[in-house]
Amino acid sequence: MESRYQAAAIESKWQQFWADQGLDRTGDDPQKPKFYALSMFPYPSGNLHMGHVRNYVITDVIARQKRMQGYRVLHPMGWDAFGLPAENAAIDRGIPPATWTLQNIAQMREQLKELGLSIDWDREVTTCAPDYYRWTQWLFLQFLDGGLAYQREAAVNWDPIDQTVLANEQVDSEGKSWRSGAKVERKLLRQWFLKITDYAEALLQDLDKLTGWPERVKLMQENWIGKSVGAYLEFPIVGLDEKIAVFTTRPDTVYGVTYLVLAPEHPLTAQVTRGDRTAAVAQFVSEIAQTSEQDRTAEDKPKRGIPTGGMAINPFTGEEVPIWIADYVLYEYGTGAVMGVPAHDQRDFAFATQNDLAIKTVIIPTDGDADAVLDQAYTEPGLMVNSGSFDGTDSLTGKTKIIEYAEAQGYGKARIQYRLRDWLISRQRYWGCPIPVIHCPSCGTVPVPDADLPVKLPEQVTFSGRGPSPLAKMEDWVNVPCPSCGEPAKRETDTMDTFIDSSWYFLRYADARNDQAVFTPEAAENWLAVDQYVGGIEHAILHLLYSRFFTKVLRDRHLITIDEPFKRLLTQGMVQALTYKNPVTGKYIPADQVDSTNPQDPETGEPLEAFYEKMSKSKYNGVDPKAVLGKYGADTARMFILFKAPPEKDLEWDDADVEGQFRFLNRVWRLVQGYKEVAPAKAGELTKTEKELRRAIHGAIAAISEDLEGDYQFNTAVSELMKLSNALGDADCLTSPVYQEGIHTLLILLAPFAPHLAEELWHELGQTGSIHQQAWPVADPQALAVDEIPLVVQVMGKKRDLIQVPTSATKAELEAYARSSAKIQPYLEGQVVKKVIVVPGKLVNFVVAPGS
RNA sequence: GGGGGCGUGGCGGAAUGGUAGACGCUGCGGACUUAAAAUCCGUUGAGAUUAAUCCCUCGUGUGGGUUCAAGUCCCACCGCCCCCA
Repeated sequence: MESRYQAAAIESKWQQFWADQGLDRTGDDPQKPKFYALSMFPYPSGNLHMGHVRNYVITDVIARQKRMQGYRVLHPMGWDAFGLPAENAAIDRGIPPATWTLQNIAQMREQLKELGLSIDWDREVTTCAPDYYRWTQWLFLQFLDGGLAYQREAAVNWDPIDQTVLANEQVDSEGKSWRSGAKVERKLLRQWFLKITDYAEALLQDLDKLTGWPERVKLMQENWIGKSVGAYLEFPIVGLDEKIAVFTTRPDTVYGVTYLVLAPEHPLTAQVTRGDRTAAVAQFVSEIAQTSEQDRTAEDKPKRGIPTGGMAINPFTGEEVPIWIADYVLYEYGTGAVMGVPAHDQRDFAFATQNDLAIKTVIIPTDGDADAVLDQAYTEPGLMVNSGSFDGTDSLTGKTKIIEYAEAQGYGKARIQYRLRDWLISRQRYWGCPIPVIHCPSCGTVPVPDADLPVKLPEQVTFSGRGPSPLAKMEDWVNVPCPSCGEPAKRETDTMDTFIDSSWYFLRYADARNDQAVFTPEAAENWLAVDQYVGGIEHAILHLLYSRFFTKVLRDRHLITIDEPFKRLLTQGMVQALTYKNPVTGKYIPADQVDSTNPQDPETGEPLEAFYEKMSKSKYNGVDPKAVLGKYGADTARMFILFKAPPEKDLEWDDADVEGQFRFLNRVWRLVQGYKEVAPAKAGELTKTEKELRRAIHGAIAAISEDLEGDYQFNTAVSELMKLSNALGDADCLTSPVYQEGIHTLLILLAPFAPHLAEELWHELGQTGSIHQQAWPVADPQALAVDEIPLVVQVMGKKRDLIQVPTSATKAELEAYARSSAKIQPYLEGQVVKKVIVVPGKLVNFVVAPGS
C-alpha cells in the first residue's frame, strides 16, 4: 500500500466529474433559501497569486457548506479586465490590449479550476467584453439622465515631455513621470464626474445598517466621507463688489480672524491682487501649479503663502484683514478659501507666526487671561472674549449663536460640509469603457441612444505611450453625426475609471447572460443582496463606497430594491512570506540563496534581516500557487491557508506547515484505506469507547458548524477535523457502527475544505452520489450528553483540584462533592469559609478568611 | 498630530469573565529499517523540588483597579500595525 495519496490524479478526476454533473451550477430550486457568496473579482494579470487563492478558497468553503445545508447558492467569478497594464503590454510588446487580456483570463481561469472551486462559470463576467460594458455605458447614461454625471474643469497629472495625461499610479513618489521621468505638472482639463456628494449623507447614515461589516471598515468610510458641521460665511472685498466665501467649523472664533487665504487657483485671486503684487502673485501661482496636492497639504512641510495686497472686511467687526494666497488651501476643497484664526487653529498659528500676521485671542479657558501671549493655538472650547456682544458666551453655544446672528445679518448660514468630493471618472486612456456621449457644436453633449450601444472600442490601434489618448487620434471613430441633429459631431474620447466597472459587477451576476437588459427585476430580486462578500482590506474605502453609491442610485431609479449591496463583509488578511534583506545595502535576497539558520548576504557576507512581508516579486519572497499545487495538490493548499491563521489576519507562509497539512490529509486517507474492507457489526448497546467516540463525532459537528456560522473561523474548524480524525485513529472499535458513522461524518465535514479527497474517499467507501450533495450533519444532543463531567475546585480563585461529578448534580450536591475533595483540605484548614461560588457545569470556588 | 486595532510558549495560533496554551509546526527522545524516506509512540511555558513527569510557585507587553474569579472588563504607560492628515 502506498503511504501517501496521489493528489494530482484524484483532483483532476473529480474536477471533471463535478463539471460533467453540473454540480457547481447556480441553484434554481425556488423552495430553497438563496445564498449569494462572492469574492472580489481579480484583475487578470495572467498569474494567480496566493492572495487570490486565499480569497477564493474562503468563499468556496462557505458556498460548499451552504449547499450542503440546503441553500441554493450563487457563487460566481469574473474579471476586472480594463486597466493600464494591458496598455503597457501593448506599448512594450505590441500585443493588442484585448489579446493580452483575454490570454491572461484563459490562463487564470484554468488555474482557478485547478483549485477545485465550485464556481458557476456560466455566469462569468468580463468587464472589457462588449456584452458587459454595453451595460456599464447604459448605467452611465442612467446617471447622466438623473443629473448625476456632469463635466467640469479639473486638474490632471500632465507629462510635459510625452504630452499625455498620467494616472496617479504613473506618478512616482517624487512627482515624476514613470515613463519620461519628467516632473509632472497639474493642468486643467474638462473632465467627467459622478455626483457622489449628493449621496454623502445616505452613505454615511446607512453604515449603521451594515451590521455584518467590520467596524474598522465602517469607520474608514465614515472618515472618508468626513462630515463636518459648521458655517458658511461671506467676507466682502474692499473696493470690489465681490465676497469671499469660507467654510468653518469654528464660527465661534470669527472675531479672531486676522487674514483670509484663497487657493492660488481661486477665480478671485487675480481680482483681489493689488497692481504692485501682480508679478509676485502670478509667479507664486505658477509655482504652486507644479506641486502635487500631497506636497501642498503635507503637515510636516512648511506652508508657503504670499499677500495679494487686497483686503477684505470681517462683517462681524468691520475690520479690514489682508487677503493672502497659500499652497495649503485647495480650490477643489470646500469653498477654496479659509479664514485665518491664528489664536485658535494650529496651522493658522504656524502660518501667522511665520508671516508676521496678527494673532487675536477670542476664546480663553474659563480661568484664562484674555491678554496672555499664546505660544501655541488654543483649540479647546472656552469663553468668548474680544467678540463684541458675544463676550462671556460659552464657545460651544457661541457656535450656534454666531450662525444665527450671521443668518439674521445676511453674512452667512449654517452649513454641513463633507470631505468626500465628487468622483472624477474621466481617464484619457484607451483600455477602458468608452463614455457614451457625443459632443455636437449645436446640440451640446448628447447621450448615445440605447439602440447604438455599446460604443465599442476600435480594434486597430497603435500605442506609443505619447501624446493624447489613442482614441482621440482615431478620426474614423471620433467623427460621427450628432444623434440629435445629424450634423457632424465628435465622440467623447475619455474612457471611464475602472472602479466604475467593478461598482456594479455583483449585480450583473444575477442575470449575467441577459442581452436585452442589464438584468431583469426578477433576477435582481431573486439574488440580491450579496450575503457574504470576501476581499482585501485595501478596498475598504473606494471600491466598497462606490459600489454602495451605485446601489443607492440604481435603487432610486427603481432598478433594484436593496439599499446596500453587501450584507456581510469579510476582509481577509495578506499572505506574507519570509523575506531577507540586507540592512546595509537595502537589497532583498531570494530565500534560496540564504541559509535560514545563519542568514548572510551571499555576496558580502553581511548578516541579513529576516521578517515576514507581503509576497511580491521585487522582494523575492513570492510562493507560486502552481508549485504548491504541483507538489501537494489543491486540497493541501486549501487546508493550509484555512488553518494557518484566522481569515482576517495576515497569514505567514511556512513550508513546514504546508507539509503538516499534507500529513493530516494523508492520515485521513490511510484511516479510510484501513477501513475500506471492514464490515460493520450490528448495532447493540454502546460500549464506553463507542460512547466516547460518538461524543467526539457530534462534538466535531457542533464545533465546525458553529465555526462556519457568522464569524468564520476556518482555522479552528480545521483543528476540529484533526481532533475527530485523531479520535478515530485512537478508537479501538473498528467494526462498530459508531466507527462507520465517524468515518462518514469526518468525510462529510471535510468536504467543503478538501473537496477532492473527501469525494475520492467517499467513493472508495462504495458510496455512489457526490459527497457534496450530502446533507450537512446536525449534532445529536443525546450523543453530546455525558454522565460525568470534570469539576474544578478552587480555593480563593486558585484551582486546587479537578474531580469527576455526575452531570445531574444540583448546586448543593456540587458544593458537597467539592468539600469532600481531599486535596483542598489543607487550604481550608484553620480557615473560615465566607462564601461558596458554585457555577454548575464548571467549578466550585471557596472564599475563605483566616479563622479564629 | 487625530482615529482604530493588536500585544498569549521556540513559532502560527486556541480559550461564552470560570482548568491558560486546544490544534498544528519546530525541537528532543524512542520504535520500525542494513540505512534513509515515509510512518508510529512519547515529550516540548519557566522555576523550584522529588524516588516520581505526584504536589508546589510563577507566567498572557508594563503598572494599577473592578471581581469570589481577569488573557478577557476599566485606567495609565510602553511597543508594533493600519487608516486619515
